[in-house]
Amino acid sequence: MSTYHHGDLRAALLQAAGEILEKEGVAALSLREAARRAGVSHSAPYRHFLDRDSLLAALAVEGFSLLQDAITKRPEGDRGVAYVEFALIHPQRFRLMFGGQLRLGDYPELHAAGEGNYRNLQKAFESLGSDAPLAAAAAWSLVHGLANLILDGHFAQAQRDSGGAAAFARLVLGSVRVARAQRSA
Amino acid sequence: MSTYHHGDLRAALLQAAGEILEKEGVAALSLREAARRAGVSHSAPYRHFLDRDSLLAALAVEGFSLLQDAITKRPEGDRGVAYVEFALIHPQRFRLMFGGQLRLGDYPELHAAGEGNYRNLQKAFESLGSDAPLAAAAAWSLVHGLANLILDGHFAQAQRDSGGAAAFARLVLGSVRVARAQRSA
DNA sequence: ACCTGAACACCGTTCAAGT
DNA sequence: ACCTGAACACCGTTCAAGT
Repeated sequence: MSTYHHGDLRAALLQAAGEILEKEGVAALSLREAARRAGVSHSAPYRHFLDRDSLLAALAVEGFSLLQDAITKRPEGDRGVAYVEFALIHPQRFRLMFGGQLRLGDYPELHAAGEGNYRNLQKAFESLGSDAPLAAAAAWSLVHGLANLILDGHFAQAQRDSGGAAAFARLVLGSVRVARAQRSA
Repeated sequence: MSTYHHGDLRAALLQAAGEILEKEGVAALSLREAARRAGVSHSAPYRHFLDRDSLLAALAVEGFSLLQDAITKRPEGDRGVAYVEFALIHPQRFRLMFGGQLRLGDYPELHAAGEGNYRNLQKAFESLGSDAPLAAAAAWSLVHGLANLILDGHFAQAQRDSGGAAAFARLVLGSVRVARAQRSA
């Protein structure tokens, strides 16, 4: 139990930061607090991250990987709800990934993670009727907007009427699928 | 040009804060900077706002009013793109309104503004084929997600191919409208 | 009633210095 | 190579005091 971090301080900081993020939100996530939890001085993190935003970017990259797993392990018909459920389970992480605090272009790894995510979603939503890239963009937009508006609380009443956020999401996405089925019938 | 703010300090602070928000983003928007621009001491704002988040909430309320105007002054068929265009013109304001930093329930005026906005959008998107509240929720989700993903830069390449963000939005929303038209035909 | 100024407890970031 | 501690320039927020 030496207080020495032989090269794993970066990982320790990421884990501490991840816990702060998920439990208390980005606002409460300071480099100094992460350092404190990792048992290290407040300036030590600068050996491993350029600045606070770089730490946040690393957490967002993790998030894209988590999202990808959550989506692809589901059968095709459930992937729309899976996207929304990911946002409901990891609201703070989801907001960090898509909240605009981090510009993709500023962080090469984040940029790559974002593009990988897009490619993955295009495949995942193929069954949603994507005869064209535009349809994939529309499908992503639909689930993404739904997730965000639910997190914001804009559908609070409708959610109660539907028996929960996930159930409401299923209804909304189901209504679109029905419309599409009617069209192709 | 007396330095005395006869009751309009609240308005002066809101205006200064609005400028900081739109030009430099939420992160740069401190109470102290707003006070500085209003020519007042750093503790004066506390006479008019409970805390920093209350100032942000007031700016978000303004935003919902701006959004409502931007939408309703357009013909029905353009309201989807109008929503996206609002986000493109006021990205920082839009993120403040929907970025989850402010919980609707914590600010009665913000809560009311959010509900008013929902009602307004339900009317605005009626022509989009809303046979049910679910369809209105889906329409809002679609334009909202599209706006957010464009702001995040996730569609950067597709936008370039389409000749700009607004043009891309038109294409995506148009593709959905086509699908709907085919169904009812 | 409204504003000021000092004060406190936090930050992010830098940098010389230690091992 | 990696970490510490002092230092600096910011914050949000509170509170006694001024007008």
